[in-house]
Amino acid sequence: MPIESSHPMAAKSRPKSDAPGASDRVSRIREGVTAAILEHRLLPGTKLGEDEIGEIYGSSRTLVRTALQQLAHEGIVHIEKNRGAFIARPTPADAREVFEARRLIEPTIVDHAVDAVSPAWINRLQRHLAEEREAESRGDARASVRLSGDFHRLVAEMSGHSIYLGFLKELIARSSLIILLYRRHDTPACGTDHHAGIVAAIRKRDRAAARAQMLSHLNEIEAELFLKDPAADELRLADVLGP
Amino acid sequence: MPIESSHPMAAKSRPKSDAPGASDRVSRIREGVTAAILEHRLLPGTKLGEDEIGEIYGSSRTLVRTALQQLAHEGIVHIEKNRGAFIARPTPADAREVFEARRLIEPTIVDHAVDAVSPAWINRLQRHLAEEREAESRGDARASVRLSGDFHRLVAEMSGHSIYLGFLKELIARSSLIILLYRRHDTPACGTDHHAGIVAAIRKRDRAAARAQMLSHLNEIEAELFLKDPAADELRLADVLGP
DNA sequence: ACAGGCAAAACTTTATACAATCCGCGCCTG
DNA sequence: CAGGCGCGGATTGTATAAAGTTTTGCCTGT
Repeated sequence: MPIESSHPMAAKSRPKSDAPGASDRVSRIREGVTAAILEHRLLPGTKLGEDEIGEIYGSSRTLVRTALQQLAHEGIVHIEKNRGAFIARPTPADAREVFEARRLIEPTIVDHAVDAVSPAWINRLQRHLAEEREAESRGDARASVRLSGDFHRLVAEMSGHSIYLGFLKELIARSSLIILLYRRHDTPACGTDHHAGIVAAIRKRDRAAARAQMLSHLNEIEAELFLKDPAADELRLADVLGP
Repeated sequence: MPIESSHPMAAKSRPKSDAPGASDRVSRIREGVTAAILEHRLLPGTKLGEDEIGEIYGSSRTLVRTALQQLAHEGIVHIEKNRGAFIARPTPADAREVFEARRLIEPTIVDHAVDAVSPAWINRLQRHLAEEREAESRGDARASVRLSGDFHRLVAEMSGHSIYLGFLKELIARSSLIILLYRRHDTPACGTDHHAGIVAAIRKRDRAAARAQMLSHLNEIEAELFLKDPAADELRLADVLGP
């Protein structure tokens, strides 16, 4: 949706209207909720009452509803008819699909990123790596998780491919939920080092290396997951509370 | 009347996100407009007034608005603040991105389709081919265009990969607009034969052939396009009306 | 005491009313 | 006569109210 392709017909005094960072109120709500999900502050299954959110952001339910519907379209919020909106709860099957899609798209994205390499972009990427390391050393888990996703988004922006960027934003948000649900507890902090390696490959304009490192990075993230049986979701309550 | 036929396999425990066949009224509006776009009955740039559509479907502006926002998220409708909703007008750059994305995703989709091959699916695909041929021989251009897109959607459904399906639905709708805008006038009817070849390869479980045929099919479609320079859009008026 | 059903409350869904914004047209001015 | 200014009509953005549905708590009957 966030295609900001300039429409030739009315190219007048309006630079861009619905950019992702548009300061209208529905965007503020959407980005607020998205950030909370990306930082693992909202757990899957959490009810998102319209009144509740409207109170927080000082807006009427109309705007909240619009934002929730957009998030539902992105797959990170689940709307049940006459029941309300909830943070989505991806199944293991969903998780496999998401990571397969990422393995398909992201190597292509880094390919384009290599084409677009420039001192300014390298600078931007390295500043981001520094931010990641800083959050890591500070022990700020929330910032770490968010920045880790932001890295991938940044590479997608660098590629200049707005469709891939839109797709990837969706996949990243869902990945965040998946990791929260299915991550093994014993795993170490996930690969800032990988990110640095990818940046190095991009800077050297080494397509093959960049693709390979991105791919192995994604594989490693997925390997840290424990995707239990889909049916377990329904049974879990009986399983946990049973004898 | 839109397709909405029964999916051979999954119809049981999948009340997932936004079911395309949901019979609520906003879906009816969304699918009505989408169908009109896919059949080239609505031209890019057409204004979609809220009252106007509400009148047609007998619904209040609230529901129309919801539908339009969903379509905007899919990239086939463009909403300008305080101005209204219009059918999107993809730029040549957008067109290139769309087809690049399709070249990336669709070969993978046919790969999955080969895995899911079954008599029921082969039957479904061949019935579709028959429908396409029938529309073609009947000279029904609108049905031809719609069915051509439906073929790709059908293969994506067959793959069982819901994320790819969602992405592809977006790409197909945008492709329809792109073809409408940039197709060369001298081109013949686009490849029912290609579709038949793809189905044959799927039936034979020949992954390599299926991928290759899908790829060349997409290349051929894009080759039939004339993607003029973005800047030319502004100049064209002076060019056409000049000496 | 427990099961079943009834009723009220809370919530979402839909519709309508109000406010803000923009475009076009006419008028006025230089 | 050209160009700018302002008002009116129309359309969208936002809020609020009415309607429908699901949940839940209570109450009664056995």
